[in-house]
Amino acid sequence: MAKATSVRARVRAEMTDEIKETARRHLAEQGASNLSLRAVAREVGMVSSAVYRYFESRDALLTALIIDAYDALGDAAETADAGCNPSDLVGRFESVCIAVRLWGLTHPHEYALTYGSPVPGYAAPQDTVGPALRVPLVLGGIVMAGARAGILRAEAGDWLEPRVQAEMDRITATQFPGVPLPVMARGLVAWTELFGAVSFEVFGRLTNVIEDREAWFSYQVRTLTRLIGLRP
Amino acid sequence: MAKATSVRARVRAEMTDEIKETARRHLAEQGASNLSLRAVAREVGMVSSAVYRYFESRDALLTALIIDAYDALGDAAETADAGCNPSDLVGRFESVCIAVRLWGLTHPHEYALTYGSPVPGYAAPQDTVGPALRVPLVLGGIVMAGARAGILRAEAGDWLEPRVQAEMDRITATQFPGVPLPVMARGLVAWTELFGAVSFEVFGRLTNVIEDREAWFSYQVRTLTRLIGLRP
DNA sequence: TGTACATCAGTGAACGCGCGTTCACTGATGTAC
DNA sequence: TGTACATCAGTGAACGCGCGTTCACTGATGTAC
Repeated sequence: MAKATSVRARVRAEMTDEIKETARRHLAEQGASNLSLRAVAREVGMVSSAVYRYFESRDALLTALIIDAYDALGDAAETADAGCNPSDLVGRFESVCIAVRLWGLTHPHEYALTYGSPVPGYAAPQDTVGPALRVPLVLGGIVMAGARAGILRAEAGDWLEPRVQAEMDRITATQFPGVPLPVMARGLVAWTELFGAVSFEVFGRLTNVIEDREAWFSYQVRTLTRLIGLRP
Repeated sequence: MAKATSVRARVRAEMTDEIKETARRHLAEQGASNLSLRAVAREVGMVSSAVYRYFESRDALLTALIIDAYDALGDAAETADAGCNPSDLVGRFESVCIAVRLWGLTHPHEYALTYGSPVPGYAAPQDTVGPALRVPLVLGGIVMAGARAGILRAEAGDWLEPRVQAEMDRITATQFPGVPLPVMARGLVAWTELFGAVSFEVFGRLTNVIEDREAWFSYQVRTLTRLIGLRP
């Protein structure tokens, strides 16, 4: 019976979630490369071998956590973007930046999983590619809207080296059609700075440097909106 | 006899170096949190307990590696800076950026130790603070020189929120006297972008995004020199 | 509706492994007189 | 210069621990007729 099957399926999904949630908590204490399947099993209240009914191996569990992290961050960014007036480009850009930072600060270990140093001996499978693209796509969407509205355009002093121009050409053609190449380049620099800033803060690089992190972050975001050309 | 003592001391120093070098190699394969004292000892050809004659604990060895990494990166930056005509500020800034990137690419795991996600369960002791400051001091030195030469100054549209202004005031007062506050702020953004860019490249974030990394990096550096105000 | 069978979650023991750290020790190298 | 003593590097065994993964198994839940 379909209903009966789905009961079992639902229990299974719940159990899978519980394992992942416990693993996420362990991540915070042990770090990714020390994530222990046995310890997770112990806390969930199973014998270690039972976890293999849900995840093929320790690496499979880690992969699931990484994908979830990308998706959670992607959700945060998309939600922030969607909550704005679509034509308020500065507001959208700022909201997304703030959402990324907030998510990073509240989920530092999951953030490390996605934007930190790679887990040694672990090769990210293809499944992570899509989720990893969500934040860049949100940011790129804003830039694309700006280009369409005629706000973001190439400017007088703009010049791109041919090799860089070729790169931007490829990127805009496949992902962000209609964005002028110099605008695309500036957008990518902003993307780099944004994650540089969040990483600095989440990973503790600002200790003894900046005290008022929030004010400093919003200064940076303002600088980025200017750099891109969203603000005079 | 002084000479005799120094023979023992020299052997000791060599042995210490050999342990560190082996540990560095292991870092590349296992990552920091899986660095194994026993494995290092095995490869050096000692029994594991012998390592304790050289390092008090596994964490002490890790700390030594972190300090060495900061110092190596600091050396690279300082050497690059010193090789330039002191009045060629753009040249100095570019050289330092290139040196940082090159060191990161050739020492990815040591770079991760310093600018990657923190090693879980490991608290960096005070000894790392000084070495960690070397690169920022080099970059700040260039900005300071630009300010002294009157090239880098506050501009018409510059405005800093009071809280950010207070932060910049504290930083310039203690480390970079004479640098106008908006210039300091732009310098810190450039610092953030620089390490964001190097981290993206070293940690594999540019896979499927940018192919010609070198050209892209030099575009970014050019953008940063403009952002700071070193270039029209 | 009842029954025989298949699927599936979870058990518990085991394999074979590696880890950091402590400790009493040996034997070589350096030091003081 | 020679000798007694102190320092030091390195040994080897042990403690107590944790790990990922496999495997034959039990018993409950779902499926097909």
